[in-house]
Amino acid sequence: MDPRVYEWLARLQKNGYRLTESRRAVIEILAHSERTLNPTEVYDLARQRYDSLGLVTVYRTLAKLEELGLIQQVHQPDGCEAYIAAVSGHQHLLICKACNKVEYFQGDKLDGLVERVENESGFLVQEHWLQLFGWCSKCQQNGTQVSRS
Amino acid sequence: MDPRVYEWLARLQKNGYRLTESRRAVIEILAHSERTLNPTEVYDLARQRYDSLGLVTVYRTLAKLEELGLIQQVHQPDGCEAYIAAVSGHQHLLICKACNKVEYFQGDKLDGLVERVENESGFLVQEHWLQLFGWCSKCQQNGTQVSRS
DNA sequence: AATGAAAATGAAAATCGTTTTCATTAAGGA
DNA sequence: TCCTTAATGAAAACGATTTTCATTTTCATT
Repeated sequence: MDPRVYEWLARLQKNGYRLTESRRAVIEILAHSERTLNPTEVYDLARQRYDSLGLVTVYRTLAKLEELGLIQQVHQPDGCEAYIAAVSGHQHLLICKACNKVEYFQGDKLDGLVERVENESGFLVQEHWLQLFGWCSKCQQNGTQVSRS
Repeated sequence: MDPRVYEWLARLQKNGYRLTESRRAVIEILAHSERTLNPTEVYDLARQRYDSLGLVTVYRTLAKLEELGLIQQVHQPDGCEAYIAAVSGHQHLLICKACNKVEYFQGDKLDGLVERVENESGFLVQEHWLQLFGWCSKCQQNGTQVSRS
């Protein structure tokens, strides 16, 4: 089993939450997924493993996993309800517009820019978002231009 | 009257849409606003000028203005349903977390970064989002920490 | 100015995603 | 194994957005 699944289950337990079949099913989907998944997609996929899972429980589990910092919400031009496994450290997202595959990257040097904008605007900047959108190598080959269901 | 209001009305007309009191009211609010407004906020403000305006018409007008590129949706950590007047050229957003005031800025040099990420990932990058979040000078003074209603 | 066709409107109803309620089930410490 | 309490799923409620539809308004044509 993906060690990440163990890790997440342990984190749940450590925080006083119980381990249940529903949560296991949701975690196995999210911990493995390379692409963003919205609540309905998680529900459909997780139900293949545990068919009495309810959509309500998916919502509740997503909230807990996000609270624990194990997953994060992903904002995209066509919707902001999808999630992906989080990584540690400040990283940025690269997202495929066809299949919603996500890769993280780091290495922006925005300090100078932020300082300049702060001076020019009088704002105090607290955080920033940097996201790249495009097509992953597989979707470039396929010529796919699929959009989220 | 704000010349921008004229401009937007002209753009509507040029595209075969009719000029109506409802649209005028919505446009006057959005063309003037320095901060992001969600549909309900637009509705409340525009009704002060034209009180028989319906919320449905606000939604329909927002869709048209966005289609014409006159306004753009703004994605924020706490919601993605707000709009702000668009500007021409590729600009980035600086947003106040307290009052939702928006300023545009430009001048990121991401070309090198994008190229590096493309090489490392095999992605073909098409667009990017760069947004800064913080507090505008007024809200810093007030010590306000208001959130969207 | 008057006319008429078509677009636009607002109210009500429908829809969709998400949250709450609640009776039942299941986890896990005793 | 028992018992407390968290967690669950089904149904109902909810809020935001969209659709439907009869009526009103715009505006090109007279």
